[in-house]
Amino acid sequence: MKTFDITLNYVQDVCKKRKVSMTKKRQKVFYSLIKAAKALSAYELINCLKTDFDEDFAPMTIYRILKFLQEQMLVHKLQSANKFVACAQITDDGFHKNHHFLICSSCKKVDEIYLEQSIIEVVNINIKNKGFHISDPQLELNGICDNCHSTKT
Amino acid sequence: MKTFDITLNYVQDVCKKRKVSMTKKRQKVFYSLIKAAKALSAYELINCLKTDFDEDFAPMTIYRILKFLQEQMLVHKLQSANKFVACAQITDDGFHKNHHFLICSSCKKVDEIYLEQSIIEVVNINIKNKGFHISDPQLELNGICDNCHSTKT
DNA sequence: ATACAAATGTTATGTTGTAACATTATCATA
DNA sequence: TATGATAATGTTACAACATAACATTTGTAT
Repeated sequence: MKTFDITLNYVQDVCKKRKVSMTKKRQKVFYSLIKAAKALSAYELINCLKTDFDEDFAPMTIYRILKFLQEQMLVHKLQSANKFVACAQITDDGFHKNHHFLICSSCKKVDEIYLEQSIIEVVNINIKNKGFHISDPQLELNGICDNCHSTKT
Repeated sequence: MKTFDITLNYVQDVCKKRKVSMTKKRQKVFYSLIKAAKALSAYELINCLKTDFDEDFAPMTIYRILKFLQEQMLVHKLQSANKFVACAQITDDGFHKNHHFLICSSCKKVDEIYLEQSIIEVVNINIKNKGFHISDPQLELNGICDNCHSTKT
């Protein structure tokens, strides 16, 4: 557990500030998700944990820990893929908004992006006319990343 | 099978034009989905079909028929909810784009909307800068509908 | 020490979705 | 009208995703 020590230490601090406990298990789950560097299903994550720590996590445990990590904005769930990714931008206050996801349907890479509020506003204005109040504008957009696009010639 | 006769007849014609077959089973699945007037999971749809027609549909059958209906743009899948909805606006050519969904997280009602191309373009430009090419720009926006919003006081 | 809350363990089951192969219906044409 | 090709559906079995309900352990404040 070397490479991400800085991130993990930082997250420890953040959790301390928030008065929530970053337990050993939660650390491990978070670590494996960062290490994977892509979106993983709960069960894929279980396999990673087995590899990384030679430790068996029950599905229930994983889902509970993922729930905690989501609440702490350390992990996001891709609803469309039933997969989980480590948050790309962990901040002290943590509760930044407007995070959206670009998902490459070829290589499955996930990019987390932050659209400007102004863009969201434009969509919002259009939507209010329809009698809707947007609460959680997490967009998950499927496409092709430049890399896959160019290698296809 | 009375209320939606007009829609169903129209869909028959559309399918004939497209030289694809709208079989009895496909009609029934489509009918039950229209009747439900909301997004249904495949298994919820199986229950509706049992109620509406006293007929058992195997999961495999449902998924195959839903795939067909999606290809014909008669049904959309809400990726974020793993549910299916009848298309709100069936047209002759059928292949209108820019359909997006507003999903009320309280009452689960789904509104299908058509954002103007210009709005999509703004989002698209932002995304191209990130090195992504969007292929399926279906937005699924979670929020609260006016009705639920006002009854909550 | 002890009592309470938070976290995790365990078992069982519910829900969503598909692979692989078998059978039946449809329809053009020899 | 037989026949053969294609489309549609049936069937079995299972993979993958997720949670309910209850038991036990751990952490922490007093």
